[in-house]
Amino acid sequence: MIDTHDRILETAKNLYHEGGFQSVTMRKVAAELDLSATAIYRHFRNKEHLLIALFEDAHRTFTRYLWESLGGGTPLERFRSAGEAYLRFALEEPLYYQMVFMAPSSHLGYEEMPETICEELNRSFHFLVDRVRECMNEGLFTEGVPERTAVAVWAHSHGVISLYLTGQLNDLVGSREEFEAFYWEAMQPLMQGLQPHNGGGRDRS
Amino acid sequence: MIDTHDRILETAKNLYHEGGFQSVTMRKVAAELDLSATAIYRHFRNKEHLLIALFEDAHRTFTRYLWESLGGGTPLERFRSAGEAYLRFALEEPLYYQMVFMAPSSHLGYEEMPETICEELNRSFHFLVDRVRECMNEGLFTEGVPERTAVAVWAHSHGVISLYLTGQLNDLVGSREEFEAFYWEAMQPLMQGLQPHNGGGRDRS
DNA sequence: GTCTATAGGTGGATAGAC
DNA sequence: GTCTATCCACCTATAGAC
Repeated sequence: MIDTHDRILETAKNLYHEGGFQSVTMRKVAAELDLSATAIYRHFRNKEHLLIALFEDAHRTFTRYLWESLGGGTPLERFRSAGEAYLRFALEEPLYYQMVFMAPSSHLGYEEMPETICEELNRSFHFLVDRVRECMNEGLFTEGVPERTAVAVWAHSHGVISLYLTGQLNDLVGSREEFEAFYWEAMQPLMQGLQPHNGGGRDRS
Repeated sequence: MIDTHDRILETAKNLYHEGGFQSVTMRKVAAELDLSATAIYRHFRNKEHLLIALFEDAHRTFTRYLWESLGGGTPLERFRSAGEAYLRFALEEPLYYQMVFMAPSSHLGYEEMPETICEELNRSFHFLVDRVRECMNEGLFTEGVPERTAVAVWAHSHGVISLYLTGQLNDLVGSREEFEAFYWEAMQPLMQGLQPHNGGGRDRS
């Protein structure tokens, strides 16, 4: 049995899907759980605190996916593993993905999210930068500024995923399996372009 | 002097920025224009019609940007020109870009947007597919399914732009000029990967 | 084309009983 | 920890005067 605190967060997450943060109302959360509207206030001081808790859970969950991907033996394996974790997070927690990476900061409604979240995102980004730097150091990627290459890779993954999550690839990919295949297919030209092209090197990962 | 109809749309666009479609209220639009709340109803039947009109204007505007980009002499010039138009639309009409490409369909609030909008998006997509196909036919891009390559390119552009518009690249790029430079820099590895690599061909566009 | 008056709905939050 | 009762703010939309 899950405790009410977590069930409230779960319900709020699903309501977020309907229309963003503004669709999460205390009354709807309560109704969904067969509680009175005011019962929620025993678990969260107010709506802002509820949304912040939800946002924090989203980021914590993402961090967990990313860190659990560590373990590959070679830099290229670790790089690919990070991409897999990113994709898995997006597909298994699409609502959290939308909160973390697709919500315009102005849509949060409230001022600023806690500093801890910014730090967590920074650590995640530097995790990716480290994966890129490793590959550069081993000569697997063309030399360059790791941060900028990392953003390019991140943007590419994010672009494919966010078009899918907003339903704009529905004509192209029907099932989740089809989409996973397309994700890696779309990644190929970029990976080719990142590798040094010393006369036709075509070592696929 | 702009007529009230257009000023209402303009105001609604700016309110959208604050918190999505739900932040656009008839009262706030009216207040912004120093009108009574009910005056809006002389120009739009109700809120849904206002939002649809706004959405349609967003798509029309995008189409205009895209079509005005036609004119380059070579397939590669036309391809690059399309990418420039896409970027220009995103930077000059960021709120419209968010509506067209970043809003989860479920956040629209209302059932379905008019069929005309879907058709317009389809035409825009096939415009890009044609640019890709041209380049493939001339041997500038590796042979493949033009639709899938087009999506890969689209996703890449969209990824860079949407991360920027959500404020996630603020540490990397400060000014609009810096971002434009980064947009093309991030595009380079992908372009490299799209070109046939017959022993070190490095013809940049 | 714009106004005021108004009806009816939804949502955030508190107080106090159980 | 959950309830009911309650208040207040804000929203959509209509009716009818000017």
